[in-house]
Amino acid sequence: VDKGIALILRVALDTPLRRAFDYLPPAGDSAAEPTLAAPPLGVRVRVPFGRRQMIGVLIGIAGESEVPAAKLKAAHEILDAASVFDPVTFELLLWAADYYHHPVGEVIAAALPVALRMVRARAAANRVSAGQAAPTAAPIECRPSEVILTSEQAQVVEAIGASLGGYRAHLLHGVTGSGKTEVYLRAIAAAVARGDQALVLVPEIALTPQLVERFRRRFSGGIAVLHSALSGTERRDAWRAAQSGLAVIVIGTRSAVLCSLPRLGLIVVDEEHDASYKQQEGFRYSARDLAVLRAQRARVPIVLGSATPSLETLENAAQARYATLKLPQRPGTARAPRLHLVDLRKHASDQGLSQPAIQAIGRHLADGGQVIVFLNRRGYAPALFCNQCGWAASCAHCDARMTLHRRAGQLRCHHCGAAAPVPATCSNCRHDLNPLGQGTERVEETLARLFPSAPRARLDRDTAAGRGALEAVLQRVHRGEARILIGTQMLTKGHDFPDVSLVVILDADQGLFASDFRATERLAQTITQVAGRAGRASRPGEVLIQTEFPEHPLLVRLIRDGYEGFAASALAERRHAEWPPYSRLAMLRAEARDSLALDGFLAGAADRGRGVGESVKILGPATALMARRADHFRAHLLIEAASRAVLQRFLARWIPVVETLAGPPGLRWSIDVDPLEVD
DNA sequence: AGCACGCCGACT
DNA sequence: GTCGGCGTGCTC
Repeated sequence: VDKGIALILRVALDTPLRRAFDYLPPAGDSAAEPTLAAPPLGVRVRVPFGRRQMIGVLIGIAGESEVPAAKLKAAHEILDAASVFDPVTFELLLWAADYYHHPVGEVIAAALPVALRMVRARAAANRVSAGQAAPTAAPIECRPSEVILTSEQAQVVEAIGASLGGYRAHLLHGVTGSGKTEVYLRAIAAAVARGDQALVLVPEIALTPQLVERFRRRFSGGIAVLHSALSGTERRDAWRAAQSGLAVIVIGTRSAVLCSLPRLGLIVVDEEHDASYKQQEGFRYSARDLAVLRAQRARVPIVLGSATPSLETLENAAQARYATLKLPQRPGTARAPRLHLVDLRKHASDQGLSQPAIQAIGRHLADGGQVIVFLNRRGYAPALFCNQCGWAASCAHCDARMTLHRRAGQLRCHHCGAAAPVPATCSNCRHDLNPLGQGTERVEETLARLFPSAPRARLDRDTAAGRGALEAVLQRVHRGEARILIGTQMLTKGHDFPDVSLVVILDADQGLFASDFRATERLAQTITQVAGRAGRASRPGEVLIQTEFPEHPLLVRLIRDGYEGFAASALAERRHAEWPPYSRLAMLRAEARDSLALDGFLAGAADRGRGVGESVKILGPATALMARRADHFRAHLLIEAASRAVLQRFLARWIPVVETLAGPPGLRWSIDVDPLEVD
């Protein structure tokens, strides 16, 4: 035995430091078998870290360390006999840390429940058994479906089923109400019948209890649900069920893509266009993109489902990287709704409701239909103005107006959460104050005045706050107790309201002229998704879209040719302007209390970036759309590259330099690879 | 991020 | 005379 060969454990720890930490093996181990004691990668390790102890994950074994020998400490204990991650997941995590340029310890921490990383946890409860390759003793039964598939659905199920056992990405482009969920259920049943596990990603579990219910009704057991509202032990148990293979179907929000699944056989990403798949802070990964990579590495098929696919996904499908499966029609007698634009310049309106909209609401109510009124702005009014001197109530901490919440008797800032009492008069000139513009609360008031006999329900973050509140509102609508449903984008997330025959979109114009290059894509998706709530059963649907710009090319194309037509135009524009998916972006965002020093830091970072010698465009420093938020000034640099490879080469050289730059006290910066919002 | 150490104001 | 404010500095 060569005493000169040391065994160094490289351990990923949950700290924002962009490196792993080297340790000597636990004292007992190395003394007995100095070189043969190498534990497998992926096991948890309890180590001393500063004055405390932490549980990290072994990500490498080295023969030597760059850290001075005097600084090296011995690990306390190896906690597992085998990796807690299946090999594909483990490699995926290391890849993601690299690709998103995020500290590997935080990436792994995002994938491992806190309960399994607690130093003081009870050993028995903390034990993780190795992932099993064999299926469980009690097989999961799939109950027969009452739904008769359309021939289109049957073809789609067939195509997905035929791809089991190897990598294949399918775009399932199905209009709202076309029965995508039934397709998922059948495809998953086929995977489960092979003894495989299936992973189902959904944007927001709290908003889709109906989907989980449907899975539980269809399968006799073996379903684990992973989402942010779980308690520590619930999360640990669900994670362990997935990791041990006990759970056969795992339904979860974005972090579920990081979950260990030893027999993964199929991935479904529902509403793949949804922005909530991208984590917007810390480890800024895209669960949708990681899911595709995971499917590739695990050699399993993936289904990306949406009525309004992202332009990135449509381009992948156009390039034949993804197979396109279409469900262009609703089953049965249900028809796609008719969309109409209402020119707000031509028609008088009452608190944001145009005369044609008011008439249509009256007509549909009289016919026994339900009505959805959509406005993506909660509260009573987005501004409180003095009509004498023009003063407006603004947030003391942000560059933003306060929103009036009349029922709560408060002014609230929707950006930092600050609240203030409603002033009785203008603080400047003592004249009266007027609420300007409409939020859902005010629209509800107006509808109560116009249609006093029609019961209403309002669905937004204010009315859906608290346990069961959302369900209560939805129940009132389903039972037909509420005839008019007023709501924000919460309405767009997959709820099925069979009796809704009319949808009114009050303000289509937010987003038509926004600076963010994705704004029109989001608007088209929102309009199409909300419109899809109308006429889902036997009632023909009607959709009214109020706008001051009825000749805007986006709206015209969307109304005339549907979402696909819009997407074709939008992709042509993206290609011309060299935006994604025809280029790749990264953003360096920073915030600090001192705006001058903030710009200095970013200018320095940009300068050093130009010295890196990659052919990327460095745009900025630019001030964020809202320059000050929660007392911090915000600005950013935008990096634009022709390809992923160029962008990655640049970032790999540039980020370490940025780390060495001194910033003002309290400076916080982060790197966002493939950002969704670039305001 | 934690959690230390380290120097200057209002209390028993 | 102490308790404690949050400004730098380190974690293998």
